[in-house]
This record gives sequence, structure tokens and C-alpha cells, in this order.
Amino acid sequence: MSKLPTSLKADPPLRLSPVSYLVMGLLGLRGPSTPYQLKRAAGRSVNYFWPFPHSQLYGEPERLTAAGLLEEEREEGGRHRKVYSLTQAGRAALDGWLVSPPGEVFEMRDMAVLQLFFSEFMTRDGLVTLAQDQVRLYRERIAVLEAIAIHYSARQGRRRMAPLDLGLRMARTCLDFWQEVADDPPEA
Amino acid sequence: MSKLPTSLKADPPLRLSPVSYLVMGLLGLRGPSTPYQLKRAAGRSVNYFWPFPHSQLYGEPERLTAAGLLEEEREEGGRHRKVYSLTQAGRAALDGWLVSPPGEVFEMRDMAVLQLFFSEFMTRDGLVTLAQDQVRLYRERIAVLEAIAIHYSARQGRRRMAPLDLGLRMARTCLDFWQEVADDPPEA
DNA sequence: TTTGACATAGTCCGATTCATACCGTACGAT
DNA sequence: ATCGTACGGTATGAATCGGACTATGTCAAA
Repeated sequence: MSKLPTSLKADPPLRLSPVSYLVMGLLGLRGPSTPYQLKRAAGRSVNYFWPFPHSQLYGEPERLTAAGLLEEEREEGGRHRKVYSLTQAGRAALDGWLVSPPGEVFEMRDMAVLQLFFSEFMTRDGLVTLAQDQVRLYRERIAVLEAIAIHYSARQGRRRMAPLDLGLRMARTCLDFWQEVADDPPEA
Repeated sequence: MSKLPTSLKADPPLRLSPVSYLVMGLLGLRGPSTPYQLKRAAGRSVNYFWPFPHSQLYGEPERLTAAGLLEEEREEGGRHRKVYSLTQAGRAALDGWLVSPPGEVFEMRDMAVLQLFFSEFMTRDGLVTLAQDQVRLYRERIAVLEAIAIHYSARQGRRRMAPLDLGLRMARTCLDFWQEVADDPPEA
């Protein structure tokens, strides 16, 4: 079988991943930003419901720029930082994505629940320790989210705060759950 | 720079991933199983709090067997299926993992929440559509989880049911949230 | 008793992502 | 001047993804 003839419009397909839209979205909300700024911003917001390694915030904007969805500008002065901003095409891509709701619910990874599922091989004490640990961690998480909420609630619109609200409710649901496990660990 | 001298104990490090423990755990709960059986079992249970591609259930047991943590037996008859079971060493590894609680809370990926975060660029109607979509999906998810719960509650211990309980609570939390968004979409 | 449809069971592999170690560069304090 | 440290970014091998593809058994109808 022969290869397909090299097409004239042989651009590599350029698949846009969730992180692509995330980058464009952040740039839309914040205006022109450097990768590092995006990284900081993501850490206080989107990372809670879409985690990813920070190094993607360096590679991805380059790809998007090559595709004409972003513009890149180099800063003057000492640091030669790259500042990215949305182009018209980028804004259009973002808008297009936003009107196609995902047909899926959240996807969760939770080591503690995995261990709980296998807890038949644990002692009662082991299980209680696990649960207490989680209780502590969720309290911390809740404190962090509440701090973020207080800090930003004045400045930001209700829509941007909504995910934080959900994050808090989820964390509280987990806190309650693990609290119950700790207080009254189920028999095997 | 020269290479390090080839060590006498040059075993490749063999990193055990969460999926490794998941496999061992399932084998512990179910007894000897084929990859396909694990796949089916996972689909009704652990996949809800630890998703992964099914193909790992073929490769991973092989690695674990090579490491002495599993035993492999070939079925007679037409299908030459491989049946895996835990060895003593495997059981020990599993137990060891279970007494080291993860220092982390869940990690969640949720496209819908990502879009919600950027919903300033959506119309009010777009947001409502998104929310209604999610409401429908969470109702479905809840129905599935309840069916699983009813089907297995008789047969299985309370510990193994606990994750399902949490899954239901999480789903209901999300359902409530999106219901509220649909009923009273926040202004930008 | 073929044959063909369907469910079961398993393999493969290129592309993507991960994770993290590492490298510079500015800036403030001493 | 220099040192420490936070900032800003790069590089890379390993792990994972995901889904297309192959193969194998089963049962029913012709």
C-alpha cells in the first residue's frame, strides 16, 4: 500500500486539548500574560478542577501561536519574557468550544478511596488512621478554598466564583464522609 | 563522563503505580482472575474513582508476574487465557501500600466546570444549556450507581460499599449545584 | 452443518502527557 | 562584590493514553 500523496494543505492536524482551551480562556479573562503568570493564576483556580503539569504552559502557547490562535510578544528589559495574547482566531476557537458542552461528568482520582475499597485487608486502626488523615487534609483544603473565596469575591464576577463554590461543596462532602468513617469505621 | 559500572543488582527499579496496587487489590478481593474479568470488575467499581485505560490490565499483570508479585497460569481449552493470582510477595506489597495513607485529597477533572469558569464568554442561554446537560448526566450517573449499590449491597461487605456511597454523595452534590445554576444562572 | 452476526477477549502502537530535574537570570540584602 | 533566593523557562526519558485492530468462541437461523 502506497502512502497518500503529500497533500497541498498538509498541515499537521493540530488537536486542541483541554489545556489549549484553558490557556486561551485564561488569556481571555486576564488579558496578555506570560506563561509564568498563567501558572500562578492557574494554581489558584483551574488547577482545582483541571490539574496539569506547569511545563505545558510553556509549550502549549507556542503551538497555539504557530496555529495563529495566539500572538507572541517579547518583553523589553532584562527578562526576555514572552507575553501571549488571544488573536481573533483564538477568541473564535474559544467561543466555539464554549458552545459545545462536554457529554461527560467529572472524572475523579482518589488514592484514599482506592485504599478504602481494599480496606478489607486493613486493620480497623489502619482504616481509622486513613480516615483521620483525610479529615485533616480536607480541612486544610477547605481553609485554602475559603481564603481564595474571600480574597477574590469582591473583585470577580459571580460566574468565575461558581467553580470555587462547587469545589467547596465537594470538599465538604468528602470531609463529612471521612469524618463518619473515622467516627464509626465500617466492619469488613 | 563514563557510565556507572554495571551493578551486580542491576534490576530495573520497577516502579509500582496506583494501577499496580489496583490490580493486586482486585486479585486479592476476587481471587484468581483473567485480565478481562478484572476489566469487567473494574468497570463497576474502581473505575469510578480511579479511571485508566483497559489495556493496562493486560500489560501490568505481566510486569507484576515478572517481579514475583503475581502468579500466572494458563487456562486449558479453546481460549488460552491467562489467569493471575497474588503470591505471598504480592500480598505483602499490597499490605505495605495499604498502611501508607496518601497525603493527598482527590484530584478531579471536570470539563463542564472548566467551561463554567470561562462562562463570562457565554450567553446566558449557553450557560443554562450547559447546566441542564450536566443535570441530565448526573441523574443518569446516580441511577447507575444506585443500581450497582442495590445489586451488590447484599453480597458485599460494608467496607467495599463505602466508596460507592461517597460516589453517590459526590454526584448528588454536583446535581444540586448544576440544578441551581440551571434554575438561576449567575450573572457574569 | 455452513454461515454469519454478535459478544467476548486481547493486542498493539503512535501520540500525548507526565514529572521533574535542571539551567539561567535578575534582584535584594549584607 | 557576592551570595542567596525567588523568578522564569527548558529539556527529556518514562509513563500513559486511547482507540483501532485482531482473534476467538457461541448461538441461531437457513
